[in-house]
Amino acid sequence: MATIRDVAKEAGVSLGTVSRYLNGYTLKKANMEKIAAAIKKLDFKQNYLAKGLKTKKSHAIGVVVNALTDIFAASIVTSLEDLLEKNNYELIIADYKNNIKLLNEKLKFLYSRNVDGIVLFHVEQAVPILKEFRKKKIPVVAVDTPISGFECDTVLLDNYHASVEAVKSLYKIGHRQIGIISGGQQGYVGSERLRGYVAAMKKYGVFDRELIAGGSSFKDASYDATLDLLKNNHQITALYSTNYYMTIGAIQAINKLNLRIPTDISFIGFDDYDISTVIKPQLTVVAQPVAKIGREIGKIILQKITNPADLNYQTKFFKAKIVWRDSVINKNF
Amino acid sequence: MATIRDVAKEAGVSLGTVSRYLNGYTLKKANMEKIAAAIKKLDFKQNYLAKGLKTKKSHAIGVVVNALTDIFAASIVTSLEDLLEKNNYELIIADYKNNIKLLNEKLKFLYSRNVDGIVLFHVEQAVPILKEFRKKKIPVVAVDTPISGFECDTVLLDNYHASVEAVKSLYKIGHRQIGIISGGQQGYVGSERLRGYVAAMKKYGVFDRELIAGGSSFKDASYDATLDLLKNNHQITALYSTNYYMTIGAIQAINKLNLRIPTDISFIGFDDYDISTVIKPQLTVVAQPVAKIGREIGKIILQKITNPADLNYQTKFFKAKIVWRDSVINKNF
DNA sequence: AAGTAATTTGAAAGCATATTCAAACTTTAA
DNA sequence: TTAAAGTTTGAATATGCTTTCAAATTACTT
Repeated sequence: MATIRDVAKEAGVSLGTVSRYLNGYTLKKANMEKIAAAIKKLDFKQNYLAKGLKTKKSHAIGVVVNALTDIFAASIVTSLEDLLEKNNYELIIADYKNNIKLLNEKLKFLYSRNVDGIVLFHVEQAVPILKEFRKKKIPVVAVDTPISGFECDTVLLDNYHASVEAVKSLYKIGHRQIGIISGGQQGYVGSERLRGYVAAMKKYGVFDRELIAGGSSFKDASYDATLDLLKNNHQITALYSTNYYMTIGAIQAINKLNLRIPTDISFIGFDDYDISTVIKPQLTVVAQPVAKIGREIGKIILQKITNPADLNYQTKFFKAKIVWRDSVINKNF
Repeated sequence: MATIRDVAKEAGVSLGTVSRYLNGYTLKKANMEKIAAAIKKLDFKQNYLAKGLKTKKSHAIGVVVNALTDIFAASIVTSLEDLLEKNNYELIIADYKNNIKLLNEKLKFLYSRNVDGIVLFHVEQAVPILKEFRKKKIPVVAVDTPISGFECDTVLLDNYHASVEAVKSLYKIGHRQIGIISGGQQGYVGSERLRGYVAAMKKYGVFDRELIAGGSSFKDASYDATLDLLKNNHQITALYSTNYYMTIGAIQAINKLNLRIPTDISFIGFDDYDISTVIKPQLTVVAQPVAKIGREIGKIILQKITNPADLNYQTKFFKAKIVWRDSVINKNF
């Protein structure tokens, strides 16, 4: 393997000049060309281990997800990886399996591996190790959920208005008894989506506490909640379920009850992945701009890495969009 | 940050002794204890950058997937990550987006980052950079598909027998006209699954070329193929689709044709993820033991890293299992 | 053409670790 | 008690890169 020493010799310049070339300092055109040629000829690759040892930077970004199999996280990381790798950052994946204790361990691991930045999916509460990252000025970006007890850049969906839009759309086409399968109050995402729903329902004067079900954002809880809700509220004409996995549970319950969508009940789901087009009828859903979100995360973290003194933490919101398919009926006709 | 120098001083031993301690050499019990205490007291963490510079090992494993959002890859990587991290290896993710050209680039990137091993999902053909990995004795494990033109450890599903079992089960309960939505002959997985189907159908004397459809393993192709097949072969009583995304397409087509499962047609899918329990009726599928597969990959790569001289490449097969639900009808009753 | 500004040089130090070696020290076995 | 075997020591060298510095060279201005 060629080193910068070899490159310097080949190009006929000094070692320091090559280093400055590699790190983007200005130098004479002639020298730049000679160095570029030498690098090509020798097939020189920077040794990131050596560089990192010196600079204390690893050129690696830790990405910590609640679950690798979570399609939401996976689809965001897909576009994030793209951008980061183009900027010569590698992406180290850690999966904390929705377990807060494991989260701290995984972060410690990443800390010991000198990551230059952290992307944290879906974390409600600060964990101790985050302070160490802050001390070392390693940027942290929170995704999907703001971290309570830790200030950092944050990328969120505008969950409140996503729900408002969903309710508004249903109301406009004649629905009044709109049920919600909610993730509950304890989580940020769940409570925001619920808040938007409540606000919109109240605004239209159709709010009724009995129409709210759920309490956890997983499939099984959603199944139970949907079963309960629909058994006891035969007047419900439309159901709004508030994330992908809850949609799965809700649909299972609707199937169990032998209700037909949209004849017996209209349905609007959240997140647009596999199931929305495979069940019959295809599902109308509230969709998140995951590719955009991934790119934004990348931009932020890159910007903060190059400018670690910037203590100005921002929260960026993205708008959801409704994708219309066949699970919602227009009651005005 | 404490260095091994600090640890040595604190423990009252020489620097070399600490290094030997950290690398698992034998030393006096008394010294081990003193060093352990010092490490704890100073909260010492090895610097992997420095260690890597010296040893030319990064303690990182590159994982190259066709798509991060591919639930099959994601669920395997979930258990792989667990095992590797416990052994102090980090996992660098690269997503080649089903693009062979990009694959070579991503591998080059990982090569330049000194990964100690590579896990390659779903690659049919060798790419040039693999030779460099071989030269440096960096182990490569192929998953899901053997790499033609490159010898390495390989972890596969026994696709042939998975199909044989599927057909056998259907035959036993009275099905004779069993259609298949196949990924086609060009890919390994697809052709193996097809081969098993053909062998079994012939064995039972019910083979008919007309019952075979498909040619690519993606959703849309499967949709088209299923539509064609079912339009022209009304006698088909059961359909076997041969991966998760093809199952999605096939179900969409069945819905489009307004056929009911299992009354009009029985259905057996492949891979057991979200959709199998969300559509009505729930799907009977051929399921892969993904957690086991992930662990096996980890074991192999760890073993090969510790013993790079071992040129004995093995192929390990896993058995699929049928998960019975409600999409298949017993015609004997 | 002279003066100023910009770039390059060569050498050296440093980053945290691993490994080597002969010499010194301990432990074990006879 | 002694010899043999096993550990540890301290110092040195190496890994590939960045950064520093005064001195030297080269490039622009007027």
